[in-house]
Amino acid sequence: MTTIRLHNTLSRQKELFEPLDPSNVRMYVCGPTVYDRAHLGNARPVVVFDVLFRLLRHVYPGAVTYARNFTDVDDKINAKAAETGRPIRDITDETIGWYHADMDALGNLRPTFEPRATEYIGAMIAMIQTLIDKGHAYEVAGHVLFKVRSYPEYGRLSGRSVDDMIAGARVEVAPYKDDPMDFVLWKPSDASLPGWESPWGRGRPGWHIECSAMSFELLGASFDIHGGGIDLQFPHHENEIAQSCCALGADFARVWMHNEMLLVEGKKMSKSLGNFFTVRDLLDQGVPGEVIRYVMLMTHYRSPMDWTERKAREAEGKLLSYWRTLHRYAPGYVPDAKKASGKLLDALCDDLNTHLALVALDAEHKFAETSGQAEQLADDMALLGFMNFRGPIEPEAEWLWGPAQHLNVLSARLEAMRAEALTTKDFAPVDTLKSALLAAGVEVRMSKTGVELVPGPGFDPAKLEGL
RNA sequence: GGCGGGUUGGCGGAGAGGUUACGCAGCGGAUUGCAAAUCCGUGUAGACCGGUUCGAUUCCGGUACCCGCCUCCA
Repeated sequence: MTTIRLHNTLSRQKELFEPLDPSNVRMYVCGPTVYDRAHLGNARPVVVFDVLFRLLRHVYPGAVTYARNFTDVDDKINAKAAETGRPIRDITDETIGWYHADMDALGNLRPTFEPRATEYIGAMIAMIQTLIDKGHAYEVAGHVLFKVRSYPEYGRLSGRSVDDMIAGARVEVAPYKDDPMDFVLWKPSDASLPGWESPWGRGRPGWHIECSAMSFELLGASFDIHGGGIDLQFPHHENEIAQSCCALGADFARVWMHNEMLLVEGKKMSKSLGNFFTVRDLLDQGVPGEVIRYVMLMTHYRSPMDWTERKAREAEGKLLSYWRTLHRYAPGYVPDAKKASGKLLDALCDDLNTHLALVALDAEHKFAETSGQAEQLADDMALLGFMNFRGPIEPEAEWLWGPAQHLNVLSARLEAMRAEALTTKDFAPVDTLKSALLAAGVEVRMSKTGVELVPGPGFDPAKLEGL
């Protein structure tokens, strides 16, 4: 049995992963608030936990449940609705559609469950009522607040004490709070805002209770892994723990995993710095989803990841050389993630060391080039989620992007010209055509056995016109 | 101010108390009409100052710098 080791934020160390129930391994990851396109930083946890999902499915076949929510009730959504005059449901439906399209484009599997918060309001109200009944929450001025002092373990995940937090607090405290640390479980909605009837009047849930309620409904009071960005560690995850543990009296999540943040050219992505962009922006610029995925995996998930143009180019070069190898040496092969190499699995099982996983890919690539056997490379790429980007593996001669079909014609012509030049010793016409092809971003390879033309990075079909 | 993380060769980025990381770029070679692709070989590290140790880039302490969270911008 393969053993997985994962870094647990709770213990701050790598632990042997032992599922509560090996026949149903359960993972919850905090999903997006759906009011706008996902930016690149939003994609990092999706890719990270997609790799974990794939690894878990490999080790526990058919026994993994993965839930990732959509927060579709939120003041940012309300603000957008007020701004545009559009119904909230239109906005959230559209944004969810975008999210699916963008995350699919990065090769991510859909989770088992993708609950929408608005479909679990009843569960949230029930949980809040339980917290009140147990003395962990109180109602005041139409709000229900969680009483942080009633949960002595509060701060365990983020490693802070309640007193430290109060001392360092810079936020104005709402006057109705008993204690500055208390946070909202339920808040009142006026007629202009979305709201649901509750024992405390018409209102809407606080953000944190959503994940507690949905994870309980879908995965139970205790489950194996809870993931999300490290920015959620406090207060979101701390509050989830307080709510779930106090309401349910159970362990809640056993392993907490947090991915580090994303930088762009060394700086935090922000609108004010002008380096803010969405996944869709990159895709529209022609950066392939697989390249984005590869760049995400180049850095370990617990280190900050820097998105740079240079890395994207390096990733594209790598992937192109892998694809070329697959098409040359494994045409017709149907990749099977279940046959991933031990080296790849060892890397992933060691707290998702995706960088060493890519090193394993390199080793398989080199093996394929020297042995002519590329099946293992295909299988390894499949486990990492790279094999659904370009369809089946065709013989290399047929492996061309749609707009590049007539490279076949050019390739035949170049070969004929070269054959003639080899006898006449006049290479000028050959070089002219070759230069034009290179200028269009086509890789030109001539060997004694023939001529091959392959679209390279920066391939521009328009420049082939007239050749 | 409080809490946490980081600093590795031109660039990216790992592991390991002592033995080659690896990749990209560079350089040399094979190959090539010239190239490309591929293969082979190769140089360059461990922020700074101390400590532990036979031996530290790897453990401990301090300094500097960077970053994140504490503010429902992930």
